[in-house]
Order: sequence, then structure tokens, then C-alpha cells
Amino acid sequence: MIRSHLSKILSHLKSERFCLAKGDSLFHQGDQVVRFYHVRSGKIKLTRNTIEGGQALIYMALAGETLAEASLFFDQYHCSAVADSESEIVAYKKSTLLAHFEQHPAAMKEMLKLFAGQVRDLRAINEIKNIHSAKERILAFIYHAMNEHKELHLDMSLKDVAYKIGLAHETFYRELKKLEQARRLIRKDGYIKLL
Amino acid sequence: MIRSHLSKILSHLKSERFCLAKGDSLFHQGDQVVRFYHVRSGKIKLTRNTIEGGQALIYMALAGETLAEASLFFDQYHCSAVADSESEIVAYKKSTLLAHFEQHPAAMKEMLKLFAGQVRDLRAINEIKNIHSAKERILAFIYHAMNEHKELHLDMSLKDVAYKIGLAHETFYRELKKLEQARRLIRKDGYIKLL
DNA sequence: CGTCCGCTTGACTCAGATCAAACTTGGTGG
DNA sequence: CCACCAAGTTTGATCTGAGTCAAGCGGACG
Repeated sequence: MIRSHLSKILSHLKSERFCLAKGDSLFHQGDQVVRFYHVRSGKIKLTRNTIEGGQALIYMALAGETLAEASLFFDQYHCSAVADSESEIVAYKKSTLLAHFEQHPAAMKEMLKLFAGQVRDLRAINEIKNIHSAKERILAFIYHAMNEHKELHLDMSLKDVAYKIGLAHETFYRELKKLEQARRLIRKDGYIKLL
Repeated sequence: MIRSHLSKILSHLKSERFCLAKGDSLFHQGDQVVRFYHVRSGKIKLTRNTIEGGQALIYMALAGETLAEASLFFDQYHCSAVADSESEIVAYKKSTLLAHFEQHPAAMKEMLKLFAGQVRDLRAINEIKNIHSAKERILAFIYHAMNEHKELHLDMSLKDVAYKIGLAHETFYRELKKLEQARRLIRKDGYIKLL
């Protein structure tokens, strides 16, 4: 899991702070890009209008992550952002940020590193989604996301994890239970420990 | 589809040129990262060793694309690269590239833009893979990847496209045929045109 | 106290994976 | 020029496992 160190990079930059209640909107698809956001706490659901007129979750930005990275270089947001729980957001003006990068290449380099990690991470999830067996898919995800102690701290609901790896949440619960019964892992609180 | 403009960014930088025959290896998972690669022609298959000891395709880098972006900031390659057809590769020393970025922030900014686009693209594919219906998944992919004329130029085999969107190639062929018979699209040569 | 939502389990169904086989196509080499 | 091979494409038949619907539980929160 790639975690942002953005706050370090941009600590002395002028910023705004927003506190959102669940359901509050941050921006809408098609809006002019003015700000770049960093999630301090809570979670922000990014959705996109689908062809059929529905809404599809494209990403769940958790505490410590940034969102709409690509928007920095585009004029309009290509997705909408809504708080999925009470959230605290730090926002930087897009123009301020780009100007800062002009003058501080080191900050830009950190940003580049951050994005590179994102690319790596997304490709891994993409690969995982090609595993058809639910059990193997779950194991692959845990291997991918766990820390060096073979532990996975779940900073989101199991339902969201299920979505993240492309499984129906019922299937996810079931397979997780089976894996636990087969002594492949232990679950407690917000942790999963691989055996 | 995000296409690289890397050659423009790095045109005057010292580089090496490799010509690979199909099957030739560029680097292996675990190798020390020395160079950063840009595909001029052909295609490079990126694979990763799976837990079970197999090989999983994680990305097919086509002409104009870069590969192993994340490796710029890591010591080892996290995947292996093998030419999937006769390919021409331009390589830059990692150290040269990073030094160039130090002195030319504009180049780094272009790179940042490139990565940001990649992130956007990968999230889109991720979203597409969550669509369960094969037919809808295929349509969503075409919508995503087509140009302004509702045409999609396939620079890879249908089999690879099937893999890219996470379908068994048989299913992909079948649904494509159905869509063609239902006059939703036209297929000819390496093109798909939406109606 | 009621509502919401994540979690859990059961039963059923079917769409897509899988196995199998044939046919194109392109390239290689004798 | 043809024989041959490899790989992509196509179609058929079968089957299974994951999606879906449904229903109940429990904790958080106002």
C-alpha cells in the first residue's frame, strides 16, 4: 500500500481546511479544477457517471491519500467526490501547487514518486482482479497489502475491501470465514493476520 | 488512452537503443534498476511471479509507452519484461534521468503529467473490471478507449484485450460477435467502430 | 427507541470459465 | 513453392462457483 507523505512535502504551503459530514459533496464531475485535495481523516468516495446514467464507485480515498491527482493537469474533474463518512480535508489551490513545484523541484520529485507508487499499486490490484477464484483472489490481495509481519490493517469496511477487489461482499465474507476455519488466517477487530 | 510524449521531453538526453526479437528479455524481477525504458515499436510484456510459482501478465507496454515507471524510485524491478514481438527500445540510465530532472523541472513536470494520466487510466480499467456482465464490460471498455470518432484502434490482439479487461478470450470473442450481430459495432482489421 | 448500515448466512440460478477441437494466418526453412 | 509450426481466432458443450435475492443480527448513533 502506498501511503502519501504529502503533508510533509507541502507542510509550509498555504492551504484550506474543510470538515465534511457524511454525504457532503467536495466537487462534481465536470467542475473546473480549482483545488487539489488531501484526505486527513475519514474517506471520500469518488464516483463517475456511467453511460447508463448510474453512478459507479471508481475509488475510495482514505485518510492520508490524495484524490483526483490527474486533475492537476486537466481543466475539469472527471469524477465526483462525496464524503462517505465524516471527513477532514486539506485543500491546496491548483495554481499555488503548480507554482510551488516550479520553485521546489524536490517537492515535485516527491510527488512524482508518489504517483509512480500509485501506478505500481493500481497495476497490482488490476492483476489481482484477473484471478477468478475468490479464495485465491483474497489471498493475493492480502499478500499484496499486508505489512512485513503478515498483518493487514483494514482501514476500511470489509464491504469496501470486497468492492476494491471486485467481489460481491457476501462472497467475500463467506470465503474469509472459510479461510479462517481452514487456519489460513486470523481475523480480529480491524486486522487480518496470515498464517 | 494515455500516450507518452516522453521522446519530446527527453529528446536531447543520452540514450541507448535496443532491438529485441520476440522472446528476448529486457530485465528480470529482482534485478537492480539501472535503466528506464521507452518502447519505440513492438510490445513488451510485463509479468510478475505469482505466489503459486506461475507467471501473470501485469501489463502490456505498447509503442510509445514507458515501462516500470515506479522502478525509478525503487532499487529492484518488481516485474520481468520480455518482448512479445520484435521491438525497438530506447533506454535511459536511471541516474542520468534523475539528474536531468534536477536541472530541468519542466521535463519532470511532463513526467508528472504522464504518471497522473496513467493513474487515471488504471483507475478506469479497475472500474471496468467491476462490471460483471461481459457485454457491458466490453462496451464500457470501448467507450473508455475509443477516440472522438467512436473508433477503437486495436494495437494488440483480441486475446490480449480480453485479458486486459479480465475476460476469458472465448467469452470476449463470443460477446463481440453478438454485439456485431446486434449492430452495436462494426469490426474490421484492427478496428472496432461503435454505432 | 428507532434507524441505518455493516455483517452474516442460506438457497438458488445462470453467466462466464473451462475443456475441446477446428480453422485461419503468418512466419520459417528447406 | 510448399510443409510445417506457432499463435490467434472461432465455435460447441459442459459445469461450477460467484452473483443475486432474501432475511436476520447487532452495534452505532441521534
